[in-house]
Formats: sequence, structure tokens, C-alpha cells
Amino acid sequence: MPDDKSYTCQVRALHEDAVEAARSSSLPDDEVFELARLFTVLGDPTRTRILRALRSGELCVCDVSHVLGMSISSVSHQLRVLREHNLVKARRDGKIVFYTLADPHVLDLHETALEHVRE
Amino acid sequence: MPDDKSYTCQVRALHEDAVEAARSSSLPDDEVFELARLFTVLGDPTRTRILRALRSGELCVCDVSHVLGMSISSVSHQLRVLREHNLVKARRDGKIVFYTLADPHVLDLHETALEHVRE
DNA sequence: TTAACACTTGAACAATTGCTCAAATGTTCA
DNA sequence: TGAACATTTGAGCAATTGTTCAAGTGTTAA
Repeated sequence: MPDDKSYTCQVRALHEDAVEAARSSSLPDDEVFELARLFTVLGDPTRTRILRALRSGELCVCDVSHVLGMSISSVSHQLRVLREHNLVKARRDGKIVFYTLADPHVLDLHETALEHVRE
Repeated sequence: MPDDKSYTCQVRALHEDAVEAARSSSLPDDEVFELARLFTVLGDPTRTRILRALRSGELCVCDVSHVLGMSISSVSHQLRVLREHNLVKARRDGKIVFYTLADPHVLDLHETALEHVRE
């Protein structure tokens, strides 16, 4: 962090108390990254649609593909991302793999976010 | 949507009722995109840090830059994104622009998401 | 064993994104 | 007015991401 003009403003404009207050209440780095990563996972329209589809109960990959009108492969890739972040759970029954929401809490995030989106 | 093997599974594996249920409870497209867009905006570590920093009160761009240890330019770019999605508000006082959280609801999203992240 | 099939995976490609750098704005004050 | 300075903005570049295509895995049943 070079201390030149292009990088920071002149010292006299700083509000040191406010900066210190913000610093001391900040999240640990790893939590910041995990938090951001979770939102990133939620922040893809395809994955959003998959989570919404699973609200009504378990679906196999093929079902999800039909609901979304997208290829099996694409859906499977995204289900993997959701699985890796513990947002959905997989259960194999013979040739078919069924997916369910791992944690209904995720839908709380949708609800709160929808309130913001709808103003 | 071509109806060939590479695209969909064979019909007999489909669970039509489940597919229909999922379809009928799905969100309108524009809400899906807005929802996903909001999460995408929340899903960047820099923006996450900025929102956390603003929890303790208003900060000028320079303050935020110091709290995060990032360039003024970079912070200003991200503040713009947050502003455009109504997550922060700007107020100019002379040469200085102060930013505040536009809507404390956003922090609810952080709390719920942190619970998920912390298991 | 072999064929069929639901699903997964890896590589490749285009599109998006966050940062840096340089230049432009907007405001204050001498 | 002109200099100083906080902030914004645009272009450029590297890194990340979502989709497709093709090949691979795992399971069932003939």
C-alpha cells in the first residue's frame, strides 16, 4: 500500500474516529470471503431458478432440466456448485439422482432479498 | 430447445407432477434476474467489506479506502455499484462525499448468510 | 456381458468482472 | 481566476464464470 496521492486522500480529510470504529467492527477476512462466496453462488439466475424449483420438493436432474428448459449438463454443473456449498443435497435411487434443498434457511435469504428488490 | 438425447432424459424418467409443481411455483423471469443481480452485487469481498464498514456510520470515500486498504479509485468504482443498486446513499458536503447504508435490511441478509456460513 | 440411460466431468470458448492508471469533475479557498 | 484536492469516470487487462460438447461413470436389466 504505497502512501502517495493516487492511493489515498490527504490526511486532513480523514475522519479517524469513524475509520477506527469501522475497522474495529469489521469481519475477519475468512468470514468476508465465505459470506461473499455464498452470495456469489446465490447470484446466478440459473442457480436461483434451481433453488426455487426445489422449493416444491425433490427433483431429479432431468426434472430440473425440464423445468428450466436447459441442458442436463448445464444443470448438473450448477447442481454441483450448489452441492459444494451445502445448498442442496443429492440422493441416488438407482440410475436417478434426486436433489433437495439442504437448508430451508436459504429461502429466507430469497424472501428478504425479494423484499429489497420489490422496494 | 431441441428434444434430443443430449438435451433431455428419456420421457419415462420424468416425474411430471413434480415438474409441474415446480413450474407453477416459479418466480417471474424479471424477479429471478433482479434477485440474482442483488446477490451478485453482495457477492464481492470488497463490496462486502464496504457494507460492513458502513455499519458503524457514514464514511467518506477516503475513509473507506483507508479501512479497506484499497485505492480510492477502486473503492469509488465499487461504491458506484452499490449506489446503483440502492444499497448505499451518497451525500456531498463540500469536496467530500459521505456514504451511508441505504437500507439496514441488507444487514439482515448478512446475518442470515453468516449463520449459514458458520453452520 | 452388453446395451441403455441418468448423470457427471473436463476442456474450450465467449462474456463478465474488478483492478489499475490516467484523465476529467466538482468544490473550496487564496 | 487558478491551484489544490476529493471523487468520479473510462479504457485496458487479467482472472473468473457459465455454457456447450464430448467423453466418462455408475446402475439396471436383458
